[in-house]
Amino acid sequence: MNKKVRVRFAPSPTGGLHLGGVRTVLYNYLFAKKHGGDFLVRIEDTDQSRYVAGAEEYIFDTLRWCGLEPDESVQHGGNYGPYRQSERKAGYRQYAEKLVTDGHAYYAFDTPEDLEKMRHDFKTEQNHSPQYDHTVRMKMQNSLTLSANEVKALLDAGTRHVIRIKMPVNETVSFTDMIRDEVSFNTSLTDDKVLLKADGMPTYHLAVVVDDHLMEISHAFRGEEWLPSAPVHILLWKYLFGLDNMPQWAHFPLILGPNGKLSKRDGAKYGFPVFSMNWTDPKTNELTEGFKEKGFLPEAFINLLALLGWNDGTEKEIFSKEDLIESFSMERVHSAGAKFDYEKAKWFNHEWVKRLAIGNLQSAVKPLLDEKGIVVTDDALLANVIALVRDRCVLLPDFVQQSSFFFAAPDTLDVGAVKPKWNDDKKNFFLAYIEKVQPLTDWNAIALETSFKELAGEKNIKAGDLLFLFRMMLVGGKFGPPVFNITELLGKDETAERINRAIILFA
RNA sequence: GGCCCGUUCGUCUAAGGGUUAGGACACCACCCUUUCACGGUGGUGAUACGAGUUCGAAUCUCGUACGGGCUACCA
Repeated sequence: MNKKVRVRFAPSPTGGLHLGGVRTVLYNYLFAKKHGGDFLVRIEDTDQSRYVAGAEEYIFDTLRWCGLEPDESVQHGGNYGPYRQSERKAGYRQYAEKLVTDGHAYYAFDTPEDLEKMRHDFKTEQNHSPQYDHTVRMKMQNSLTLSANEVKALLDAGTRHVIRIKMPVNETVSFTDMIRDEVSFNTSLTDDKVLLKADGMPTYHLAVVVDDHLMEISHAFRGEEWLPSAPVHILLWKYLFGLDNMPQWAHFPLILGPNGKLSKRDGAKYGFPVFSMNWTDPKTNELTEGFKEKGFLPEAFINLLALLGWNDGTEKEIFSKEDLIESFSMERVHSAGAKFDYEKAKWFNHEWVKRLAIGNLQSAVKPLLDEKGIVVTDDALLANVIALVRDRCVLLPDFVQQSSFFFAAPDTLDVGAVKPKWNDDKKNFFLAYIEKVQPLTDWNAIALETSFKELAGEKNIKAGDLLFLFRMMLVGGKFGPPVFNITELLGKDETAERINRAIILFA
């Protein structure tokens, strides 16, 4: 009998979601959906001192933008709540106490100063940072070294204390990671991690295990940075709920920047976003630009993230969310870290710009035009324009440059560039062209081009020069789609108007 | 320092004992195109190093080097 697949994403609300974080959500989500399971989001806010206002909402905004809505969370409800660890505080202590009773953990009364002194006293050249482990615990103030009466007296007096796990000496803890296969550790080398803090809050170590059990998590996936503390979690599962009930683990590789671990600084330094959406740290007021605001489509964003450390074994690279759900498998996630490549990220966006339904593009582009004060009254025209220019747009803001002249005549013409090529013959050509195309009943690019070339032949003027001038009249610059396609969309009246206006300016 | 994880073109990766080591991004060239792109064709370019196992190793083993992570009453 198979346990129902339930996976969780457990962010701490301490800042914006960077690439690695979003990829972790993505893989969790894909795995859950692939196996018809539940995807839940649990907020790990047991360290209130690090809690940043707005960060929790930011996380959910990102999930919404990416289309990775959880089945259960603070915002979505569910039967396993509360989904904020700070609201579950009352429950954790009993598990820690049980560990003490069973001899797997102990009370420790050491003050921060005691700990500092310990680190100083035991520091050697061989050991830069001594840990609170089996070699030092019998020299500290705890329920292992103090008599039962002393401990009781301290507890009764309300002395501040923590509960630490008592790591066994020289045992091997191993587990099967879905990505790395068997990973093993010697228990002597991990320290006696704090499980319950002096303020009564659990640390991450206790909280993940207890919550994963209570929320019936079947698969626990997280970043590689958690690998070193995995033995603590395995042991906790063994002591508390049994190894048979433990979820399956997978540790994702890190996403790297140009020099090592990807950081906010890399983004600023190399000019690419590292956060999903704009994030303004309320403490420092520092703004970090997001992929969304930079002009990435969510479809492209999850696509590029999914392929940063995973592939389906074929040469396919463009995956919709549905494709990803179908093809995803944890076994094919890489074990090595992947360096983020912004050029490739833009390529993914371009691919999605080229293939997304016009309607979706339209709703993404319209607000950008609005922002620039470009009023679109004709949605059908916008749709045609988008279809015409999408191939030359990589990021969404490119659409503004490529399409604004369809909706408003260019306010500046590069008169300087035109002057040397301008003369009365050319002027007469364009006036004649207006006349020539006036009677056209089928106003389309091909007919317009044919007429244009016929007339140029009659007047004996090189088409090349004329084309350049025509583009300047309509667009105001040396860019945009083929000039007769522009003319077609602009329409008869607007075309004549722009030609006449330009003739005056060029004179 | 200790522990853990990792190492195929510049980058993302395929190839789970036998391939001219394949694809994509980027780059270069040509074609298409009287703008800029798209597109098409082709090209440069990689198994970190050293041993071992094997008829045969990118692939298995060991060592070395390099990279990364962890080493808090943070997650």
